[in-house]
Amino acid sequence: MPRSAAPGRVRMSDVARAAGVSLVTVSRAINTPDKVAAETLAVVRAAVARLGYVPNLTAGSLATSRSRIVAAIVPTVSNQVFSETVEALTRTLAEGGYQLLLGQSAYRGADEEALVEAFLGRRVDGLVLTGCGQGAALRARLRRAGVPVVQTWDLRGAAEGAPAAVLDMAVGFSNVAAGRAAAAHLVQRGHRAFGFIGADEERSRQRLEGFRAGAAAAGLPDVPADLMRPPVQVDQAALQLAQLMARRAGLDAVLCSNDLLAAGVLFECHRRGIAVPGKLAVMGFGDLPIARAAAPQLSTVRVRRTEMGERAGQMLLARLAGHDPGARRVDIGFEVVARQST
Amino acid sequence: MPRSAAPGRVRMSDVARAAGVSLVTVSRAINTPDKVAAETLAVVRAAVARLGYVPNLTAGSLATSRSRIVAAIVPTVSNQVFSETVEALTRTLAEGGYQLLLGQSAYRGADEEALVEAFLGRRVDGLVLTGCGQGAALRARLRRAGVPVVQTWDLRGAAEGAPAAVLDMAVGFSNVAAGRAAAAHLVQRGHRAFGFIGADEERSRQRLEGFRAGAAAAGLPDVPADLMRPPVQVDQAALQLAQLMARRAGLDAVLCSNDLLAAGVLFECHRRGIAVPGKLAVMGFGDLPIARAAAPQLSTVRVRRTEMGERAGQMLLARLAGHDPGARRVDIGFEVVARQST
DNA sequence: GTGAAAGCGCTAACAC
DNA sequence: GTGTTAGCGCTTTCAC
Repeated sequence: MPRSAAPGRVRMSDVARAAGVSLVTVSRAINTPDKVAAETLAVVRAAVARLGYVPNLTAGSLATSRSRIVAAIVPTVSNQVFSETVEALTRTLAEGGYQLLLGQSAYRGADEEALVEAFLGRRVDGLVLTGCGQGAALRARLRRAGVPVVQTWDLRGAAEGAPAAVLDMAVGFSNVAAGRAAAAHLVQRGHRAFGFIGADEERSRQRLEGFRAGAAAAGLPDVPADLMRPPVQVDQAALQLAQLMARRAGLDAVLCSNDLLAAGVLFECHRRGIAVPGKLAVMGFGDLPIARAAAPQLSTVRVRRTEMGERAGQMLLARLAGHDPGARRVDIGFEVVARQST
Repeated sequence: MPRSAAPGRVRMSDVARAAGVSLVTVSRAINTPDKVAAETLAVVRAAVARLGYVPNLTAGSLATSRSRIVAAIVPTVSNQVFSETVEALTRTLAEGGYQLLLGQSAYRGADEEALVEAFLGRRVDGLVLTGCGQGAALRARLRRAGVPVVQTWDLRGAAEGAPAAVLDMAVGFSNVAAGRAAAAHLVQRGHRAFGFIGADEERSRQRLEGFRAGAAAAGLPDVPADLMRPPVQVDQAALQLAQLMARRAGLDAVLCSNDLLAAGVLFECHRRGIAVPGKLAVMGFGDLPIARAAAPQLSTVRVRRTEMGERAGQMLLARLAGHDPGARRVDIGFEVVARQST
């Protein structure tokens, strides 16, 4: 004999008894009210209100095998870059009646796999992944689970040349192309001696790769960079700048892999009396609000973080509703924003 | 006859059959391995691995009426101030085997109530609330549900004078006292004409209240402030500063209700050639990494956001494990950090 | 140490 | 429109 129910918890059968109808009728009154007579509906609703009944969604999930929960895994939500995407995703899903289970990988593949496993155990209806999906085992696992998956913030692996690599759906942009565009912008503004400040993390590395390619294309081969171990904090910017200047005499432009870091570099320049952009150009990445608030205003690469979260949510909602989500691979692009700091 | 199980989904009974044991034994092998013979355990584990079995936690939750899910509601996760608390909370809960369901109230009480209702329907094992819990209906609802609740970021309602107001547990600090301390710091540094920049939101208002009280105590009665409608972005700082300076001739100190805003003010001062702190003192709130990266380094009020998330998580975990969570009301305090900007 | 039986609270089929 | 029946996949007594 199982343990007794939680004290005071009212069940659907209690409502049924109170309303003088059967349990199914209550279920229908709640889920498909138009299939219930208006009068019955009123009686049931009154009983629900009177007893303070709250449907047990866990039981519903078990019966329907749909949890109405989507899980998202990001490296860390304390990085504004991801938190805005999560914000938009959570909001979009909530509007569609879904809730978000949050997981943080701390940039570690193993943590991510463990989280995926735990989320699959919860029978989440969908998954949003940022910063992984590269491990073959994980990919196979996800495919086997048959759960809709959206990858964000990265289109690598979803490149035209490698269609097999797109797990299921993806919304993002090419970090490599963005890095290259940043280099082109700096070249066009007349800078010649580049440096890069960023974290030692996949997307940052890709930006550096593109940045170097862009520099090389302009005949500027060496671009020093000391990637920092994530998570990176703004206050590491000063040190990084110093190292870069030591390594590269005549450094005249720095690309930071996010705007906050760039703001830190800007402050450091004020402190050391380095004219920006006169003596050193500083370019950010992301176009966070701080970019236009900075002095001088930061040139940067705009990434539509919020749109990324919304699109990811919409693709998932469409798929879960049985609709066609449209394209499975959405390149939301990026945009070089030329302001004062370059 | 109900629908067939999801294709390919392997159930516990499948594992049992494959291992040649009963279903209960598999359950025990997974949940209480020490109650199973070593040999049996090995056989079961092999079967689990071979079939790629993942326990269905939804079914487990229904049977045990414990979901191992905790829900958190914050105004928005895209505010770094909250995202760090959420980061720590998620991490702490994950270490204890719990997962976090995230909700965003967008600073709206109605949204918050709706979320609470939805989360209670999911039979979450605990709730972490930030920025509400003030509505009587909501409080009654939560009390009736009998779910452990931790309020964060605010100890109001948990004040010594009003013990009834502390819903269940709380970890935070007094925003009023913090505002007063900021005023005291500015007074002590010799500033006399204060202004305040912040959002029109409960905690910000409390800081302003304390700030004004502190100013008044020093004989500085008027402290202009134009609270902005949340969510507030850094790039609104410049405009706010201009308005403040227009309203208050001789303004010589500004308290911003977060560091990012203060960084925006700092940049604006650079832009307009206002010497900081010579001409204008700028004080932040929070002690985000940007505070020490800024030039001049920002004086601020340090709030241990990460610790707040960890403590909230620990209190919940302790309670859920049936242990004594210790104090139900934890004041983690704050600390005025005097740096260069004041 | 292992198994059989009885639910957890709900929804999906199928009658009536 | 409404009710009856049979599960969803697991955990928990209680025997053996």
